[in-house]
Amino acid sequence: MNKLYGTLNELLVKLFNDILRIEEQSLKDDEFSNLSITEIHVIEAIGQTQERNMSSVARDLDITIGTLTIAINNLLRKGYVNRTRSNEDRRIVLISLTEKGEAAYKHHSQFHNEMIKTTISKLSDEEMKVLISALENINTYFKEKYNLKRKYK
Amino acid sequence: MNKLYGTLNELLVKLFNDILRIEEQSLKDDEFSNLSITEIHVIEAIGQTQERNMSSVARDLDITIGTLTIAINNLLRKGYVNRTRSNEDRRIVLISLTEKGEAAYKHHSQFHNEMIKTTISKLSDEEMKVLISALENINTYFKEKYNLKRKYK
DNA sequence: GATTAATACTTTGATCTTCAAACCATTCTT
DNA sequence: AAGAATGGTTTGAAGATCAAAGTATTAATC
Repeated sequence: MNKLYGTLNELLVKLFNDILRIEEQSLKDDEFSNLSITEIHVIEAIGQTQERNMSSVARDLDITIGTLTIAINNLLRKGYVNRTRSNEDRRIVLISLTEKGEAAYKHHSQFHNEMIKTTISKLSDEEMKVLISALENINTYFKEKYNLKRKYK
Repeated sequence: MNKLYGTLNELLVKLFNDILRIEEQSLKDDEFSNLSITEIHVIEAIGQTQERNMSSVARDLDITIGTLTIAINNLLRKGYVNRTRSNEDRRIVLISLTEKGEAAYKHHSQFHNEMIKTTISKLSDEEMKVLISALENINTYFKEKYNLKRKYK
């Protein structure tokens, strides 16, 4: 039990410390090398579905609207997003992904998918349930302890 | 299987996106509120054991020595680290934690420990082994795919 | 032993991300 | 119609980071 405990701690620490760096590196390889990890997260938050306004995306990312404005300025310049004003309410700014933006979105999903596939490829259904429940425990713990605003809807 | 797959993906994404923010928040509560998450990681990398030189710490953190110099300047000013030159080789700069630095180190470990404890409190030994093996899969995947320099010795 | 090369850091100048606060435009309230 | 509220943008400042230039010390070479 004690041994397992230490192993688990070490694994999680490694994972947490590597993940951002890895995500970034996974972008650098190819045609999206001009995207920072921040920008990819903005693209991820905008999502593929429909136009979204600045406030809701900023809330999801847990950044201020001002910060998002700057990020969107850059993504616009690089051709990854569209920005228009709503006709119903001229105050509202609507943003959405261009084709290029969607391609980047898909590329990033691919990264996640491969990671998951690797993780679970050797697990039985039963084992997967264990894994899920353990991860749910962590998430619940965080949520309760730090009262996090949840991202991803 | 497909359902589980999606759940797992979502859990991991949540986790990865929250963890840094949470670590930071866990510092803000108390006497270490003047430490940024970056600075805590530097403290973590220096470690409790013995004096370390700049290069090795920078390598562990995967940042340049120049960046580390700046971080150490600040930590010095705030009283968390000591900095001296080696007597054997005057080029080498040795850094170590002050008492205050050690206290911060311990506080951060505490955060990790609580997290782990929560995660595994409801798991049997058998289930823990599943969790560990799944996490090892992810780590191995990263290591192979992105050829990561490993931190934490 | 003097010169050159290598090593270990620090400094500098630039870029990126972020925030808070001030600002602008539009819509809502009264 | 005036004032308040809402949704964004801009501005100024701070922190993290890097690459490249600079400094000091040690090692290698001639």
